[in-house]
Amino acid sequence: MQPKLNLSLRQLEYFKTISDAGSFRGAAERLGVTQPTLTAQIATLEESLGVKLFERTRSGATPTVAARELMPVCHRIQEEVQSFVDTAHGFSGGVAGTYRIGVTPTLGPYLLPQVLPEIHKRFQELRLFVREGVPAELSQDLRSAKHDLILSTQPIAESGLEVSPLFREPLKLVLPLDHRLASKDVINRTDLMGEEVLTLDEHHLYHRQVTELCQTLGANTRRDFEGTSLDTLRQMVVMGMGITFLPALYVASEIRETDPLRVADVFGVNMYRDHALAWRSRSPARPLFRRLAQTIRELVPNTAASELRVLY
Amino acid sequence: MQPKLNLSLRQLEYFKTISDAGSFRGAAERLGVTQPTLTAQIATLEESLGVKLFERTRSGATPTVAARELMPVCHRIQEEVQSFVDTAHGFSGGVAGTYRIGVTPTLGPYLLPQVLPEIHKRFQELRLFVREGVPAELSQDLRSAKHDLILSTQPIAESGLEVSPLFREPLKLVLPLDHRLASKDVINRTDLMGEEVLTLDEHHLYHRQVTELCQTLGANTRRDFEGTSLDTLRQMVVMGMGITFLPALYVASEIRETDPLRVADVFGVNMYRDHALAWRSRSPARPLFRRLAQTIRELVPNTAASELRVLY
DNA sequence: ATAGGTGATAGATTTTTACTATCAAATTAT
DNA sequence: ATAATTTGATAGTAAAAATCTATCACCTAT
Repeated sequence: MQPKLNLSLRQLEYFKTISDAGSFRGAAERLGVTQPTLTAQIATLEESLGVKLFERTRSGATPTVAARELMPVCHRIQEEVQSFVDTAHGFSGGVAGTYRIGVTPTLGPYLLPQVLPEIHKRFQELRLFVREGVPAELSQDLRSAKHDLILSTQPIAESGLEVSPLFREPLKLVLPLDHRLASKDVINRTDLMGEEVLTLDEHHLYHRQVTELCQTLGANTRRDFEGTSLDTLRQMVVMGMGITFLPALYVASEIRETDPLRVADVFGVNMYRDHALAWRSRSPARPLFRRLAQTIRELVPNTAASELRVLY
Repeated sequence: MQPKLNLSLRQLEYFKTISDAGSFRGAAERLGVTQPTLTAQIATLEESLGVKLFERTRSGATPTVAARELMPVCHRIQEEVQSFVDTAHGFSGGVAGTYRIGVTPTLGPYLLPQVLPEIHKRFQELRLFVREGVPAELSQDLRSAKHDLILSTQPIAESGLEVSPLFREPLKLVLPLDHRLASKDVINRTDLMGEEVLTLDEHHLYHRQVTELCQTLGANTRRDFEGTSLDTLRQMVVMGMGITFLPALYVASEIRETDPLRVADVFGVNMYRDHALAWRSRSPARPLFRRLAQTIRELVPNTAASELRVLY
């Protein structure tokens, strides 16, 4: 089954040059081919199109009316092909293009605004199209090529992916000011036993992380009230519905000193989560993504949340 | 010396179909070629462009960022090529197109308005770009392909041209009303001996035709005053500067009954000129031009100048 | 373990493009 | 008038490119 595109770009180049030169022999010399090549190729093109393109005389070749009207189209084809080649060459540094990055809602909005300006400065041809999703979704969408890379929270199943650790982010205890522990200078893990802890709804990985932490601490997660975002959690704490844990980047970004909240560390227990950048292990943009991960690791110590620890 | 257009339209078709199908094998089936053909051709294209176009996985092939950005350009190329082919096919009836017709100033403006409406009705795809020039110029420009055909006055040198006779146009004697011959019922050739006849300037063929006629009649051509157009000649006759001969088509078209002029035939002498359509004998549009000439011959008896005689 | 599905690889075959040599025709120069 | 020159066309050969056949490598599902 042959295609209907029954002409070649080479033939179009011959067509144009003969028209410019006014003779087959003149064009042959310009193109560095022999004159019978042009005779044969133009004859083939004329046969394919069903029209004569040149009037042949002893003194050369004159374009027909048809040829004259086709010439602007020929030029446009050549321009588009050149554009195709030029666009492709713009990608040869491996940076240019719009990459689709999936981010978690508990991390992306609080990290990216702090690192994107510097990333843009270092990778000027790089464009990022940011989309949010919970970690399980992000991994799946990365595997099915809906995302080119993801910024997500560990653990990330590594099969078929390359996972580049970025940094460790502590979780902060957040209490209303009228809570019995709010005025305590130092809060120990034992102080949290029996406390009602608010968390996000079940499909968030954050829910599982807080739930496991509570089991370690002997605290209870409230199941009757669950937040839909970190902001919602914060509002619920302000309203006295319980306490919660919030990520350090969120705290640094969204909680003011004037908020009626106490933000504290808990001694005797390690509370944190680790973040990573991940992409498909066969992605041709792998080198770029590795450099991007390294850049983020370099920039993390300069963020508002000063306790972040870079992972190697 | 090889060209810089180092890709083929076939490769672009493969590129697009693999992207659409999501796999090399699926695309191969659609295109009716084998999968290794696609592997080889895409590899060649990727090498030529210097970028990876597809990420190959076990479950198929995914376009890279580069490929995604190149796809609209690819579509545009294909559209332009299709436009090239479609435009060419529009010429296969041999009629379509803009043809450059050269006409003499003493004939073209007075004949074409009368025949063009019917010509357009019969050849709807035909466009005529009309340019004026004196016969010697017209023939030269036809030979050098500046015109595609000419409407001119015989004699036309036939070498390298095909000349199709159209019709014979009488010349009319034109006198001011106060001329001694104006009230004469019948004007004989002998009546014109010694008369001062106005004509066009020398580079017009018309000048030579009138000059030869005057020699036959024993009349004199005025050399001190020469018109630049037939309209100028008419004005000069009205002003009493002499008499002149004007073509029948001009008379029918431009002279009113209210003009202070006598228009007459001269007995005893044949005064006329013959017109023809001419084109290069190797022009691919020859069949069209022959039909056009025949059409004009059919239309001529219906013009305002009723004494025109069709030539075969 | 086998079966099924993907793209890659190697060698053979087919098709297309281009070259070499020459011819035919027309024009120009002598 | 003849000879020389210049043009595109033609025929056969050579080289390059496209495509096919057969198989392999790898992974997932049964």
